[in-house]
Amino acid sequence: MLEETQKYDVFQAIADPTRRKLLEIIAVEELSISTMSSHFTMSRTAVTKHLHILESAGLVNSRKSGREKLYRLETEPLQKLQSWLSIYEQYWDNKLAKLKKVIEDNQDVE
Amino acid sequence: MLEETQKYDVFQAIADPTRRKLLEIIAVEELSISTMSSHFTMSRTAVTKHLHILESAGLVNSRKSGREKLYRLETEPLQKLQSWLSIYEQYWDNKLAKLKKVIEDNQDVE
DNA sequence: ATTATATGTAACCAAATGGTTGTATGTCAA
DNA sequence: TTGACATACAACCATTTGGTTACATATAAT
Repeated sequence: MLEETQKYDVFQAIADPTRRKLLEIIAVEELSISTMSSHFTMSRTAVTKHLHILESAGLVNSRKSGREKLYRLETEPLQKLQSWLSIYEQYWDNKLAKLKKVIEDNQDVE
Repeated sequence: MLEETQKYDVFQAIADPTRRKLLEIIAVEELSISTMSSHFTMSRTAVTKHLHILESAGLVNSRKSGREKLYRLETEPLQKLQSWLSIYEQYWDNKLAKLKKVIEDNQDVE
């Protein structure tokens, strides 16, 4: 089987405000393209393109239901983003951040 | 005084891999443009443009030192990114994330 | 069967992005 | 003061991005 070429990464995907809003509204519940489009002034086609980019970055999944295509949030890339960010936590002097780090370093402890 | 128009936000700024690498090398120590350029194959001018974008997003600060311009990391926008991300933590079932959330909700407790 | 709804996709476009080269200016060292 | 180094900036360019309209197809409802 050929690997799906992941054209977009999470960093590019969240760079656009429309796509961030899409993630926001999709996080709450599975939504169809039309329903999502109603939240924007731009065309449905434009929203579809944004969804394809989010999908390429692994941030959303979709399934067909009748004539609708329902999208839902996929959090794995966001978790990766979080771990990228966590490297920089040491650069702001924040007791909370350090405490988190301690927790992370011991996350095998149930 | 006129407000500096912040043309770029942190999301756009970190979307580019070159700019992420710049943040990475600058995080460790204050560096000049030439020194940073030596880490890339692209021209110094290109690196300068990336630095301007990072600066516009508030991710770096600079100061002149003789003929050099030294840049250093500014973490505030990354902290904002973290708080944006934290909203999504509830969507991955992760005991650690929930623990962190508890800590955050009680961060006034010294 | 016909119509309305939901989506897919191609073709097109303007503006933004990420790079280049060339030239000018400021500073340090010999 | 002359040359080398560090940066600034303008002009230019190809590609990508984010949008559009138009048309085709699939499913649901009457």
